[in-house]
Amino acid sequence: MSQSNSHYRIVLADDHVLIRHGIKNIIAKEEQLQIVGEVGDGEELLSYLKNDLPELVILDISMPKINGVDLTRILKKSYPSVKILMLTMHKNKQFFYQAMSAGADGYLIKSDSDDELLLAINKIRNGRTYISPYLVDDFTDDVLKAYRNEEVTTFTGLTRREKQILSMVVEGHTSKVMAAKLNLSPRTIDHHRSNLLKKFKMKNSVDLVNYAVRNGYVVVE
Amino acid sequence: MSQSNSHYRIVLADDHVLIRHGIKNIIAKEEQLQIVGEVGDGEELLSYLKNDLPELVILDISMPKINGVDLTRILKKSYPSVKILMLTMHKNKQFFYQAMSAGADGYLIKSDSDDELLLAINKIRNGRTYISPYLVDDFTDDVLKAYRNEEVTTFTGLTRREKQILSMVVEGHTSKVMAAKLNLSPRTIDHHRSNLLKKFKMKNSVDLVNYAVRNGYVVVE
DNA sequence: GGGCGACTAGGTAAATATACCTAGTTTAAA
DNA sequence: TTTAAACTAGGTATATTTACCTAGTCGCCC
Repeated sequence: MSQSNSHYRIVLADDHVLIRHGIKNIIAKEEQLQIVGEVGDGEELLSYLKNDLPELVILDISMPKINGVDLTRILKKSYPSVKILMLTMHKNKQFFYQAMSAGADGYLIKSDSDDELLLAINKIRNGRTYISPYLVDDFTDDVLKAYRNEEVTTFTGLTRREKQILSMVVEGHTSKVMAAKLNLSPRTIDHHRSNLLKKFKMKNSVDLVNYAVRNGYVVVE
Repeated sequence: MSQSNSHYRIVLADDHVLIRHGIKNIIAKEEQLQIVGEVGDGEELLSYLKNDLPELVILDISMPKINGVDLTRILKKSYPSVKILMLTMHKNKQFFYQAMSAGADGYLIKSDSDDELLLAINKIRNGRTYISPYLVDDFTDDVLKAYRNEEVTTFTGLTRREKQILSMVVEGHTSKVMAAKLNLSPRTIDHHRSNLLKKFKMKNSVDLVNYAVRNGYVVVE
């Protein structure tokens, strides 16, 4: 057991004050846990950490300025000792895999209960990894499939150019406009768009955009 | 002053347990306020109200099964005495106008503070209307413009068919597929799509979908 | 230095979407 | 009952997207 008797120091990062305070109240009921800081976006979090290192950061995945996944990557590089519990509204796998491969120590969905939140914190405190019950089944299924060498539907297999063009498609640009912006032939853009459709097994741009946004390939706002 | 000395009875409707409990904790600190019920979706709310009528319902605008705006409309028809405080993450005007014209008594954004939540509840309790500080400026601007007979950008001017087709466009259907589903000519579908693009001043379907989703014309999930 | 994947871009076709038209029918409101 | 708006659907033309091709260049890794 790696728990000490002192307070477990936590920083809360979420852009919605009301939600932040709500969660704070839930955690405040536990004596051993202490919210030592609250921030509303990634930049605030980074500047907070320059002065004080907590043991855990609870991170909303969709925040302004820097999104939770990128933030996790930065944090794990600069402050490897700080644990990260990702908090999100999304029940889809892609966000989950992105967060975990960025280095998150836990993944909790806002539809989970208070008890689940405290369970998550305690599991991480004990050096383990927490996965929301909403996703744990999907996760084990995927792992088993991987063992059996079956194809796992979760992949990020997009090249740099494809990601770039995907985000421009999401913004509603035509191939012509994209070609002009990137100084490429419209045919090249078409080729990449075609590959995107093929990779995601989608039939048109609207579906592609929906899929990309819902599954976290592109972060909007 | 219409406040009585008894408790002000509130029901909380939000599909995220964690957020619900967080808000419950904030409200619990106020002696005169009492959370008498908690529900996770519109159907649960409707069945709750069959047995017990609170004075206020705090309603998340994006909920499964029935969205907050439609729910407001239903509630205001069946239980006109019940006040409604709409709670949302969205800072854009369109959701706001939709909620208010559906009959909401208040509109609070999750980025607002705890104090703001209590202010909202008290204002509604006193028979007044509450608008989040994030939107109150936009709102007064629009009202002033309307007084000056200037064009207000906010309009819902979509016909029933247009709304229907818009939501199918959002789902990524082609005109042909929509025509088959609705037993109409593809040309008719094209005509409606054209009108949608014109009304929203958009140039293609992806932009249309983005605009419609972001501004609340279509509720996804 | 051979191989591989990514990036580039062209050919050719077909499918879809968009832009303006006109015009008949239905529906609801004045 | 007249009027207006919504719904329907056709004509015609253009723009854009998507589906398969081939193929050259570049950089990286073994």
